[in-house]
Amino acid sequence: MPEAKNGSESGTAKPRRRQARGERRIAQLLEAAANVFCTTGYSGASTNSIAREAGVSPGTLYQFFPNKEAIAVELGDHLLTRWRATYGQAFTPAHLELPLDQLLDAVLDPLIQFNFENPAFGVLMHGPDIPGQVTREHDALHSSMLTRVEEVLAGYLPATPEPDITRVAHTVFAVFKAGMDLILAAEPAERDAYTTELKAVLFRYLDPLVGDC
Amino acid sequence: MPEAKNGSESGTAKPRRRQARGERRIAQLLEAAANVFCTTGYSGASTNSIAREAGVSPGTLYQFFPNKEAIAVELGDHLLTRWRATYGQAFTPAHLELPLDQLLDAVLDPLIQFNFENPAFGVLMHGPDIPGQVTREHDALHSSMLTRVEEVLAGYLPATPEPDITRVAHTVFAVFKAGMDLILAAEPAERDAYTTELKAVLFRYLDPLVGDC
Amino acid sequence: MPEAKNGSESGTAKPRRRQARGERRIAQLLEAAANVFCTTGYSGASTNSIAREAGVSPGTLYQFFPNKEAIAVELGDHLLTRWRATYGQAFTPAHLELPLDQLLDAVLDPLIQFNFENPAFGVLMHGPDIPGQVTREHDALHSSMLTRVEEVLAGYLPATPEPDITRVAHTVFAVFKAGMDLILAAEPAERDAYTTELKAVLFRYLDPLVGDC
Amino acid sequence: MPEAKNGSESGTAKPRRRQARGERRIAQLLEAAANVFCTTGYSGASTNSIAREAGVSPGTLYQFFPNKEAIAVELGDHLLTRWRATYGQAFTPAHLELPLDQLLDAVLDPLIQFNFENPAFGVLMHGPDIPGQVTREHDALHSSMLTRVEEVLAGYLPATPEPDITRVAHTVFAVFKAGMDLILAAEPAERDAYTTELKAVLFRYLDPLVGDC
DNA sequence: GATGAATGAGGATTCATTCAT
DNA sequence: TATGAATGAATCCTCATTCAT
Repeated sequence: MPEAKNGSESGTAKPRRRQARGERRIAQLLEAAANVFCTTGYSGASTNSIAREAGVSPGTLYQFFPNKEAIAVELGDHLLTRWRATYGQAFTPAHLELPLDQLLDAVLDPLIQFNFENPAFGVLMHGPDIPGQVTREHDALHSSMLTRVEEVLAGYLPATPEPDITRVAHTVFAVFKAGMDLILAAEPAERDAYTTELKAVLFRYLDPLVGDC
Repeated sequence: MPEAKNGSESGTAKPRRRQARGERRIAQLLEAAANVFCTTGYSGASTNSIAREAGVSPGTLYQFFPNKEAIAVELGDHLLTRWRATYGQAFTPAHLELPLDQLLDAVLDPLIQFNFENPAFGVLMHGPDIPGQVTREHDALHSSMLTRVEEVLAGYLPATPEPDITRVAHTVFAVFKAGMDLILAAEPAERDAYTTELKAVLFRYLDPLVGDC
Repeated sequence: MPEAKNGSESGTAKPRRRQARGERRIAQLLEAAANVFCTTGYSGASTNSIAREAGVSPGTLYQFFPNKEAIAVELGDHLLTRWRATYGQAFTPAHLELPLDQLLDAVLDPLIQFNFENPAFGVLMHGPDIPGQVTREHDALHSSMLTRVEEVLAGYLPATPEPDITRVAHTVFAVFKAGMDLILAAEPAERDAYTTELKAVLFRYLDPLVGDC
Repeated sequence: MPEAKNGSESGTAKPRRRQARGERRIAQLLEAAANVFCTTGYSGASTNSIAREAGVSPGTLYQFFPNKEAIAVELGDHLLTRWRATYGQAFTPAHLELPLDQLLDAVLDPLIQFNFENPAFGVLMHGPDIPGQVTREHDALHSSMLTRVEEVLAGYLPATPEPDITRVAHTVFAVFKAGMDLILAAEPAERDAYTTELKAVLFRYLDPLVGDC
């Protein structure tokens, strides 16, 4: 009985009975997808090219993902999980006690770092090509991150009413993505300067709101 | 630039006429392209669909544009020209005397207005899907606007050294595009609020730089 | 203006402006489809194979037909039209005065003949593989023919109430299709015998109903 | 035939057990196949979907059947066996003494009943999609049934010469399949009426042949 | 025996582009 | 010039079948 076998080798509650090989393939495919997404963008990425990049046949890809969108969704989940595992817990309630500039350092530095290590994160975090049309593959990452921003802001700006928090969060996140793109696109020598610039934008935007308390 | 090319090879009336028809066709095609780009995005737009939207055959489209990219480039030119014709001259050296908040109003209000009237502007103004890979179709608009931002900033912040101006211009423009997307995506009731937010971000970012003078 | 051009070269009221070449291609493709359907059945027929049989590229096929089903539907229409044009008018109200055996000869002989000349007719006339699931491609032909059978029967059996006519028509048509298959599948030497047999089945089935008058 | 092969190579208890498990698997797979064939038709059925329906892996399916066709063949055998076991022996030489209408009732009622209980029977009994091309998977059932019809007819119409018997048998069987489809496709309220109709067709067709004696 | 992974050719369909009329 | 026809490689995805564990 496969369940028993699976139950003995893993503590996760997932009902899928997958062999170790399969898990490896999935990781391999997601990595390939990340590469291809970064190289050609989501819409430019073909399932065949992802399979080729992973060194498997198209059929194999479809054994693990029902379609192209699912790959992006899963990759998004994966990156989000990795993000939380890697830098996520670095942010603690204690940070809310920090002055704004230090808070921004504490939040942004790991995030920028993570974006450098996982460029696909940026690709998936971006909204859809066509504004207004929410594609599921990007939305998960996007809204997860956005929610996080809202939570932090709500903690940091307790005096601000909810609707404003939402708007500020959207704005902050949009600015972050824009700045992040700039940093990624900048020549290495300029990166730190753009990082500083991004922090400046956000600091000056948020500082007056903090002062309201 | 087709105008220059054509202008140099014919000054007589008959070719002029033919050109007139051609210009109409081109305008028709560009309008169709603008619609399709807005609806489906650049990569989602097929040349056939643009031709269909314009009510002409694919062959006709290719009589005026060598390929899909050229349509985007030309549309970018077109929008830029229209932008300059419509609101461009509204900005005069006199504006540089205004306080920052009024300068931002003077610059941003028409630009936001124009983006609402020409949603394709936003589509083309955005950088390419794939960061780092500069596609010609978007670049023209992008770099034109960017240069303009640099000029204004250079005029407004005379004390700031050139490399910093460039960086600030990139930042300002990136933030503008991000904010513009937010405004366009927002529900009508929220648009003004997001507009205010965008102005706040830019004002607070730039204000200290002005104060340096 | 293409409409004028078209209007001068054809009297049909079809709004499609199609070049003569296109019409030829369509005929060619339909003929190819007929061949392939006969050879491999509807579900076994691939659009690529139809295009190949027609000697054109897959893209060409899709210029004229939006999908595989449309080919079958159009072929059905085509065959139905040809059937009516060829033998259809052979049946006149006068036939209703004939004794049953002669009526059957008058109706069946041309139909059998036509099925021999157009084997795809039989393929499309058959119901779908999966009983209960009506596929549009077969249904047009099927229901057209069925309606025709009903009309003839209603004229010939005026005493029979409507619901019975419907049931008898279904039965007659089903028997005809079954018998037709037998005739087509039979070795040449046996064909006439099976034709006789089919007529016998139908004659003996219907004769008592006629006698009721 | 797997039973023979297995039976000859092992008579001990342990292999017997293994075989018993195999038989269960086979039954399970055949039942799944029957379901899938009824739902999607033979050509629409994928081996993977059959395996899924049976709750086993594709590999397991191929441990018992060399290919898709073999599943249909085996299912045909199975159904034939079940048919004989269930209703088959209900027909005895004594029936040949009955008048035709009673004979038809005696033969058709169980057969129709069985088709209702085993819709896959009808799917497999039908000839191939492509007339003229005999596919092995359907042929077994088809020819078995046909032979049975021939035997009964030969017994019932002793005066009729062999070749005629064959032809009549083909005709009777074809008409039966057509009528059966009608019955299965009919709305429940109409089923009995179509059953009556089918019997009428066959009775009137055969009655004169009986009278010849 | 059972599983799930792997295959790769083939399916329908699209699309940027070129060609003949 | 304008049209619609033509292309063929590429797209996403499926499937019968085989393989490794």
